[in-house]
Amino acid sequence: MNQVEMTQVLRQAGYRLTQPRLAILQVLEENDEGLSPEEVHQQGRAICASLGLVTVYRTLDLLTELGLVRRVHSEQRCQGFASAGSDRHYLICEGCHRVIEFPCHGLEALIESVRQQTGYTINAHLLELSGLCPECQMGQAA
Amino acid sequence: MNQVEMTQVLRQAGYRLTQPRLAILQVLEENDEGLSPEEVHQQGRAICASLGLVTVYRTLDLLTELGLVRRVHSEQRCQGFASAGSDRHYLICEGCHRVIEFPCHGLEALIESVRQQTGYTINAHLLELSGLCPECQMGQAA
DNA sequence: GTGTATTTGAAAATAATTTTCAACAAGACA
DNA sequence: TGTCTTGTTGAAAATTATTTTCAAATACAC
Repeated sequence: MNQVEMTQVLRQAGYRLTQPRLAILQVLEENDEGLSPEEVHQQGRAICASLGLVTVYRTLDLLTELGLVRRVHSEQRCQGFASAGSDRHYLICEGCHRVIEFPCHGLEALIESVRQQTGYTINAHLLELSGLCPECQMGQAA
Repeated sequence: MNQVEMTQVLRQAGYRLTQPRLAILQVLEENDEGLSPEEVHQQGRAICASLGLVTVYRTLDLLTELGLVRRVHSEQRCQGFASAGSDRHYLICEGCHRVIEFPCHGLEALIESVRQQTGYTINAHLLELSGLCPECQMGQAA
């Protein structure tokens, strides 16, 4: 989704197209890695000088609700902890935010190929898929 | 890795086997999902009544360093944001914490099978592998 | 058991996030 | 284009989360 499409999603959901929102969308578009709210704020000020940190928090929430932005795992910025070695497979619905787990087969071959290409040994994995659950697909169609 | 092995890693690294540390390890063992420091604290008090929240923070850091615990992605508890739709593939070294990206092929079949089994549409994915980079493997062997 | 250095928990300090609210600006409509 | 209305903003204050400090407690080597 490019920036024009994103702004249309905002408009169609009844939200205004403001300078701060555009700035935040642009920052996220321009960055491949995940950014913290603070980082979004720093970079966003280059585009919209008056941008406040509070607005960054509010807007990230809003954009996440609308599915234009998503949270991505990041060491340092993720306060979820689990026993090591436990592999994880989540499926998150972008509509209702429900999280289910799914059986994960067929990752072994991929992992083996990554191992060969990189020389890393691989002990654990986290696979997170996001999309729409059947109920939310129906709601969207209606 | 079971709890006995975990305590051995602690001992061998020169750390003491204390009640608070054992309690925290046990809580993480008993829980499949990722827990916040606050949640670990709540549950940990059932095992070690005097357990303080500060110790939980310190111990989670220590156990993460030692590779006994790891951070897992969790909506709500993860303050990393990125433009939606961007797929991500990280490879994290548990030794030096370096993060590299890798080309990811072969996930399509897995995603298609999850789609069929669950009825979800899948828009994006995050795959995070963790292990040891070649340099850290050498360091470990030496 | 005793001694010693690590580890702990409480309090204080700091940093991160949310709430509140008056001022501002986007967009509808004339 | 100008004006009006309502959603949105940014600053300050309030709250919550995390880190630092330090005297007391306790693991464990002997």
